[in-house]
Amino acid sequence: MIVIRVALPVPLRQHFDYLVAKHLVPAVGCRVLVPFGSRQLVGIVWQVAPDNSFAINKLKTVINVIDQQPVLPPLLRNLLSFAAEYYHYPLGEVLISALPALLREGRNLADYQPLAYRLTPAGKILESSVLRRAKQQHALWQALQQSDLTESMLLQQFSRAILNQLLKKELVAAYPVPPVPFAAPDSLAKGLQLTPNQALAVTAINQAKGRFERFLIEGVTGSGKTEVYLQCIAGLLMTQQQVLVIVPEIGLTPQTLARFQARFDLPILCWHSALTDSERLHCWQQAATGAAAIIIGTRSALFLPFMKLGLIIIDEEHDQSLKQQDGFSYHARDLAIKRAALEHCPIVLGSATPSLESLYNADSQRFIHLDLPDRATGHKLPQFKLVDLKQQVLQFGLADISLAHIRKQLSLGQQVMLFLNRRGFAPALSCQECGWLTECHRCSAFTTYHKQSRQLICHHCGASKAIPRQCGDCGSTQLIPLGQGTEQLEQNLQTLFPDTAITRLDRDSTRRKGALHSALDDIHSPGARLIVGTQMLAKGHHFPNVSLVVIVDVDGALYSSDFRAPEQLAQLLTQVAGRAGRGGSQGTVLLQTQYPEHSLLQDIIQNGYAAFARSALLERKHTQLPPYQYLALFRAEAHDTNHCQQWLTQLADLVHNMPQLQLLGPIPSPLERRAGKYRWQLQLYSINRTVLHNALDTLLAQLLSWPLTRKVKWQLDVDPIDLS
DNA sequence: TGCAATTCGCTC
DNA sequence: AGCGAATTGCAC
Repeated sequence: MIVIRVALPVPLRQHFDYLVAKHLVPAVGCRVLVPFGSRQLVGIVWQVAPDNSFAINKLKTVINVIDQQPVLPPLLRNLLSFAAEYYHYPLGEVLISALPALLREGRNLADYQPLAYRLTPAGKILESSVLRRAKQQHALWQALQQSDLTESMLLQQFSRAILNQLLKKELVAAYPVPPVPFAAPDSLAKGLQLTPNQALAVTAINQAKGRFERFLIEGVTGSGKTEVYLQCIAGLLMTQQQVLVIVPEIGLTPQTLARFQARFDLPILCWHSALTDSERLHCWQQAATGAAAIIIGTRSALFLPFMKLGLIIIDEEHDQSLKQQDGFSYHARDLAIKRAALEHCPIVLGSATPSLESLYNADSQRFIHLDLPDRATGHKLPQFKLVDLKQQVLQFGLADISLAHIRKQLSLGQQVMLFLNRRGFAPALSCQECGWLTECHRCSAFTTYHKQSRQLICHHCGASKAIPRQCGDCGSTQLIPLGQGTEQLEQNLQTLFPDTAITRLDRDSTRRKGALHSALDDIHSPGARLIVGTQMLAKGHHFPNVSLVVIVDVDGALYSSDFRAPEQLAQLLTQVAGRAGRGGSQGTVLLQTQYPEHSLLQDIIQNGYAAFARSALLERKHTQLPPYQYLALFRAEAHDTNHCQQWLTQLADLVHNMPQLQLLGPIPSPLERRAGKYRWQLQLYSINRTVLHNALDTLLAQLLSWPLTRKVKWQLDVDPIDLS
C-alpha cells in the first residue's frame, strides 16, 4: 500500500491522507473516491507518498481511483493552488469548483465521450420514399448519406427528437469519436480595414505571441475593439493555438457569438451559466483535447483546461460580474493574468471605461496601454448636456427641455433611450396622511411597488407580499406611490407620447423566455421609438437607431459612501452614452440632475471618462485607497447583531497588534439587515500586500478555533469590489 | 423521565 | 460543510 495526500471539498484548511494499493496508485490531479467520516467524497490527488503522513495506522483506504489521466493538469493545479492561497479559500473546494458538475460528482469521463452518427446498413439501403412523410427525418437521413455527423454538428441543424426517431427505427447508429485538435485553417476570411490605431494594437499584440505580456485596450464605444480581438485571434488560429475570451455575465449576446462564427469557420464554444451539465462537460472536453478553437465564456471559463492556449481576452474588463460575489470570491481578470503568465501567452484587457486598477497598472508600466480614441466608423461620440432640474418644470420626472428634445428626435423618426436604474413602479408606497413607507420585514429597506404584478417586492431578499389597503401606522387608506421606477416611467411616457411605440428593458420585462430577444428585435426595427430601461441598456447590446439618451436620475449615486461609487457611475454613464449615435449622426446625452455643478459630472461631460479616471486615481492616491493600498474585507452575518459585532471585534483586536495594517470597522454593512440577518464588516488595508496576506493567514488560523465562528456566517473577500 | 432542540467534535 | 453523539431545555 502507498499513502496519497488528497484535497477534499470541505472547508477545512488541510489535506487528508489515504492508502491505496501499489498497482492502483493514481497520478497527481486524478480524482479518487474516499471515505470521509460517515460520508464518501470525491477528492483530488495532491501528492503521492508524502514524506510525513498522518498516523499510518489511522489511514483509511481509497474506495475507487476514478481517473487514469489527471483531470487537473499541472498548469491548472498551479493556477488553482495560487488562487486558493491568494483568496484564502480552502484548496479542496477551489479545486473541485473548477470542475464541471458531472466530474465533481465522480462520473467517469469515458461515459461521456462525444458521439457521432452514421447510417446503419438498413439506413443505407432505405428507399427514399419510406420517409417521405417525415420531412425532417428525411433531411437528416439525406445529410448522413453525405457524411457522418458529430453530435454537436447534427444538433445545430436537427432537433434531438428527429435524431431519436431515426435511432429508434435503427436507421442511424451512434459511435464514439475521440475529439482531435482543430485543424489550422489554410486561410481565413479577411477582416475589416483597420484604423491606424487599431492596426497598431493588432501589431503590438501579435508581436507578443508566445510570451507573457499584458495589454490594456482603452477603446471608446464603437472604436472597434472587437475587430482588434478578431484579427489577433486569426493569427493564433493559423498556428493551431486556442483562444479564451472572457465576457461579463450578460455580455455574451447572440450578436457577439454570431460575429465570431461569421469570421472563423472553426469550432467556437460558449461557456455560461445557462448550459446544462452535459453541455458543460462537452465544452470542457473540447477545450482539453484542443478540439475547440475559441471559447467565449463567463468568468469560470478561466478554469477550463486548454491543450494549447495562445491568447486570453478579457472584454469589458471593468465589469463587476468578473468578480465572484460569494464563497470563493476570485476576480476573473486578475486570475486570468496569472494564467497567462503560466501559459506564457499574451492577455488583452479591453474596455471603453477601464477600471482604475487597470489604468493604474498601465501607468506603472505593468500593462501596455493601447488607446483607441476614435470610432472606427468615423461617427462622432455623443455630446453630453447637463439638465439642471432645479431650474426646470418637471413632468413625470422629466424636464421640459428633455421632453422637447425627445419630441424633436421622435419627429425625425429617431429612437430615444431613457435610462433609469430603478425597476418596478415606485421604490415605495407611502401614506399620504403620516408619511409611513412600506418596509420589508426582513431587510432594512423599503419594498418596491410593482403595479403590474400587484405586489410589494423587496429587491434585496426577493420577498413579495400583497399591497396593503391601509397604512400600517395610522390606518389611513390613502397610500400613494413614492418616486418613479421604469414601470411607471413607461406608463407616463405612454401618456405623453400616445402614438409612439415604447419598449421597456429591465429584469421584469425580460424575465419571460424570449422576451429579451423580441424586445431587441423591436429596437432594431426602424421608426420612432422610446426605449426605457435599467443598466441592462448599458451592457453588450447595440442600438444603432438611438440618437438621444436621457439619463433620468442618477443623483443618488453622487453622494454614496462607497469609494468606488464615482468610478462605477462614470462607467455606467459612459457606457449608456455610448449607445447613442452609433448609426448615423452625432448623438446627444441629456443628464438630468439636481447637482449640475458636481465635479464628477463636470469631469465626465467636459473631458470624458479618461480624464475623469485620472482625477479619480489622484484622489485614490491622496486618500490611500485601492489600488494604492491593498484591501481585504471580513463580512459577518447573523440573526443576532451582537454576534457579528463581537466576532469582528475579536478580529480587530488581533489586528491592533499588527504593524503596517489599517483597520476600518467593525461597521454595519450598507444594508444592515438582509433576509432577517444583521450584516457587519471589517476592512483591512495595507500598503504592503505580503503584510496583508500574512495577517489574513494569522487571523484565519485563530478564528477557526473560536466558538463564535460557528455562530456567524462569515466570509473573507480579498480585493473586494462591492463593499456591501 | 422522555423527547426535541441545540451544541459539540470530528473527519485521514 | 455535514454528520452522529452529547448535552441542554422543558413539558409532564
